[in-house]
Amino acid sequence: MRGEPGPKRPVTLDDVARYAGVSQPTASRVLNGSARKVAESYRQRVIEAARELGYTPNLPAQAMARGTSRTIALLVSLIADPYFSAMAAEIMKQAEAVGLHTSIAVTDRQADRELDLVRVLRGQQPRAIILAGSGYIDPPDEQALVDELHRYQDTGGRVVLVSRSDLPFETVDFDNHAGARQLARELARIGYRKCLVLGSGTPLLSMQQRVEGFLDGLIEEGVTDAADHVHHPEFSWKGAREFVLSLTDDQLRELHLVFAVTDDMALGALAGLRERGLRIPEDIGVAGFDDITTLRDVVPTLTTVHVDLHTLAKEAVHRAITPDRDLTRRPAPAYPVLRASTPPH
Amino acid sequence: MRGEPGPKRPVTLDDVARYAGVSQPTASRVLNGSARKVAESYRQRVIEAARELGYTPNLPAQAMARGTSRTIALLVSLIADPYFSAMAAEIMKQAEAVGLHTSIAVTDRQADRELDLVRVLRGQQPRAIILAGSGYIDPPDEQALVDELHRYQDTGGRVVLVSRSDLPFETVDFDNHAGARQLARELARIGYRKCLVLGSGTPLLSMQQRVEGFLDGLIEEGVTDAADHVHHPEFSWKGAREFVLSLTDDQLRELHLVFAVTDDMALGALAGLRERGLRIPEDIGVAGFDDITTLRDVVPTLTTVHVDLHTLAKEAVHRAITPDRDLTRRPAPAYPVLRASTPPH
DNA sequence: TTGTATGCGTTATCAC
DNA sequence: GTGATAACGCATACAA
Repeated sequence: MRGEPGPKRPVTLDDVARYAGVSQPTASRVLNGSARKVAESYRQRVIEAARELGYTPNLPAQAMARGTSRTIALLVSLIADPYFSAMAAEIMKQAEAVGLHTSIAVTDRQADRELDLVRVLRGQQPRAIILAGSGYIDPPDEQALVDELHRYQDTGGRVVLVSRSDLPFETVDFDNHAGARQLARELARIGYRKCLVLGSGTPLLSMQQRVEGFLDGLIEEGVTDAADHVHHPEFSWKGAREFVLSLTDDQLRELHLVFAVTDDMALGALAGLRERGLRIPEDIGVAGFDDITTLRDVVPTLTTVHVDLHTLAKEAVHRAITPDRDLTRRPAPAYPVLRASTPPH
Repeated sequence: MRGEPGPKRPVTLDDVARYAGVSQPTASRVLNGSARKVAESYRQRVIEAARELGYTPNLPAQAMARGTSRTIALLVSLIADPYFSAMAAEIMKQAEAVGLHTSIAVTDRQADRELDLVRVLRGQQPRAIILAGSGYIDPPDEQALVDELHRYQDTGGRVVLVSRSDLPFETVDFDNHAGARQLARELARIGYRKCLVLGSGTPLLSMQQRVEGFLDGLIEEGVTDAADHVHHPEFSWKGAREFVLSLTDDQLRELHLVFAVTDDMALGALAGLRERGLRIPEDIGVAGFDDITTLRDVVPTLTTVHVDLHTLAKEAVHRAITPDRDLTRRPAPAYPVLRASTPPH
């Protein structure tokens, strides 16, 4: 039989010290990395004792004693979304690389939840709070959120925004403009000139940059009426599909391509176009942005802009742990990847 | 200008109490849900003070004082995977519903990382540890992991396995056998009889159940040589694709269908089949398991077994917070969804 | 009902 | 180098 019925007390540093026959501070010094040195004989005894007893440091206690934890808090709008889950994975990996644990919370795009969560996360005493992705269902009480984050920052915490810049804090993002611009140029060069551009219904700077980058790219290639075909349906697969379905046959017929500011929307558009009887890519090309991995099985493979998540995550974590604010913006690379959905036109 | 240069001290309960002119325990009783009652006048003053000062409870301190936190720890093998991110999202949502915050860690399928992470998570003093998904790259030191989890359990923590049962702890899972069996029957009835079954190269009970369920279903429909076509390639998109590519033309030609134990593998197989020049579904049908949402854009839409994540997550969280072990297994529903990849044969 | 005193597990500041 | 001792912020048993 294992163990008594009632829950036992967890093994504490005190238990280890007693077992090893040293003082508790000494045990602390050997087990939880202090700068101070400890005699080798003691060191061995303590380590052995900890192993035998199955000691694990009580993190809340450490956090309280140290006044800071080895945790970073990550707030994402969605997690069951290939883009955000990839982002979260990469941020966690980078955090892990510098010895930080990650605590994730999900806002579900609800601004009030976001505020609540920031409050809770602040209570965790994390080293930093990273907010990734925005776009709300309900109108945000921005001032309250900013206040909350300022309080956190005032007590030594760091705030980093990823792929959003709607709040007055440090932000890291992809080079949305350049990526979209380059995509537009490459597409224009292979014959796509009449392009429908689908932006985001909710105003998001990153998405606006993608729209503008794409238009600039077209203009550089001599497309004069580029801006005539920009629309902002609801920011989702569904929104893009429905918008496409709302177009007339004549409008659809004259288009060479649909560019949407995310792969998700591009696929919504693609679904809508098919429902309208158009063949992709024979009748019309489709392009997106993000290069979501799980779309490798979509046929035709989707032309898109690949974003360097790794670099972005690294930069985000770097800023999260670097005390001095380095305000130089170094956007993470984003570059076009032409695939089967946009053969030469 | 906002704030002085140096980091300020966070607002504590003591600050609030002093500001409101009451004792610290009284403030505690008002703000952090005690059973005790507090005079309405005091209550108002405390709440107001907390609001004005921007007080947030220091969670580590609460955890230490209470001896337990309001956190549950979730350990998943991957997060940038549509299946696991959907699972994680659902578990977080259910945890949230009962007032628990979730801390996620990712093992990356490395057994040694899993052991380390369990140790760290244990240090967080979570209410429960949920382990979801298995399948290791390296051979696990199972005993060490079990010991670690037992220690945690002995101190009052709860351990719940989700969709895995390789360890001696409570487990919740889908009804893999029934789902696959039902799928096989429905497919057999519409003419699919020569079926290639792709199981998992790494031995996972859930996957084995899917294989067996599928075979049982075929047998019930009178397919006699069902078991002749079971193979276990590497447990991934890549593994499935490569296995299909390794078949001879003759072998491929006589097949009616490929069933893989996950959608991911099914799509790998589908990619491989196409590379071999087969049309889906005209030449051969394909079916998977999991019904991953992000595959809605795959053409043809994939026949699969839908799994009820919501129910599973609810059950997992329920077990994570319910002290008495209820050992009755109630697998979460899983039922076939026939789509375009398997028209009547 | 309210306040006082104590303890949670750890780190940090000091003497030794 | 090592060991007492005082924090850290909060909850609780107990006294008032």
